[in-house]
Amino acid sequence: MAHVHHSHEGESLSSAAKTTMEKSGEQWTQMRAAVFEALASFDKPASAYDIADKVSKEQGRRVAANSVYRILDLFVSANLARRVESANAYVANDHPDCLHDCIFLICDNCGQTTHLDNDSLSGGVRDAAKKAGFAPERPVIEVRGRCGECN
Amino acid sequence: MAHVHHSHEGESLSSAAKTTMEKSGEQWTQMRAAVFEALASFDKPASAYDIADKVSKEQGRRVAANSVYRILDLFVSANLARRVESANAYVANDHPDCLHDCIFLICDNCGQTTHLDNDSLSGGVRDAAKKAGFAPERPVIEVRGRCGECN
DNA sequence: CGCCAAATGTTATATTGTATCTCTCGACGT
DNA sequence: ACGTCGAGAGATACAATATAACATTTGGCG
Repeated sequence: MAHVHHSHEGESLSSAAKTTMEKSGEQWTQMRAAVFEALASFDKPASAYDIADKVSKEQGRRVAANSVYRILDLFVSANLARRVESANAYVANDHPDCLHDCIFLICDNCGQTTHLDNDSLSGGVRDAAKKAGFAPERPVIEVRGRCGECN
Repeated sequence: MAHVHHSHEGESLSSAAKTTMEKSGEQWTQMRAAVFEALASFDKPASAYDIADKVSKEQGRRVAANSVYRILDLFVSANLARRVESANAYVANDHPDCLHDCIFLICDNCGQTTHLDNDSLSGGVRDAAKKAGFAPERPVIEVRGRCGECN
């Protein structure tokens, strides 16, 4: 059912990200680190432009969205980040080493987004697609609604 | 499991749409009919701009996207159309009278999109959200992948 | 050093989505 | 007939999201 993740004791999200990238033969540049830090610093899904603004401020120079998109795409394909389709935004992935079809719960009031992994649900979605003669690559399972705080 | 819809024998999609709108106290104007026809004429999800272009051509005059958006929003709230979040596009809903959380299978190669209803799956997604203390309003369940024709 | 490829910068443009104000038209009361 | 009111639609501007094309920088490596 629900998957239990071990925590990265003491190891920062960012250094785990670095490790993951390097294991897959990609460089961990200043820019990539800055984008990752910015992404991870948001407490809700961030758009590429949010991230570009944040990195721009931190570095005191203009960083174009374009560059951020490139890096976000890279992160998504390395499983360091996920795209929240219904919000046109991205979140950092705590567990780049665990592959899951994940489920996002996005509060329509405050924007807070929580992340579930439930392989039996996502497996059910994949199976339903297969039964319809469709080859599933990437399930998108998100729920819009109200979080606990916003009722 | 899978829900079986009765067909609207002979009754066109558009006249069913008209009926639905009128039952909910909304007008069925020329413009709304034109937008619905255009939407229904696409064999894959259509963006608001696709529809604006199509209606513009049909009517030999410029129809602005914002008018189309207004009408699409109305259609979505009346369940005459659905938004495909991962494609920023819309599809007509064959069965405005049946409420379902629906599942879209979107081919990344050809764009063809098929529509499943599976209340046990969507119910499972809603339940998982509730267990996490979240009040689900609108599940978004879509699967990107390859359709039967594209393998 | 000189070369090459990857990464990033720069600029422009495409696509998607909203906001605001105006105009038209029909329903309704006088 | 006249005025008025509101829903629908038009027009325009703009904001937000995303991609394309080309130039420049950087770092590894012979």
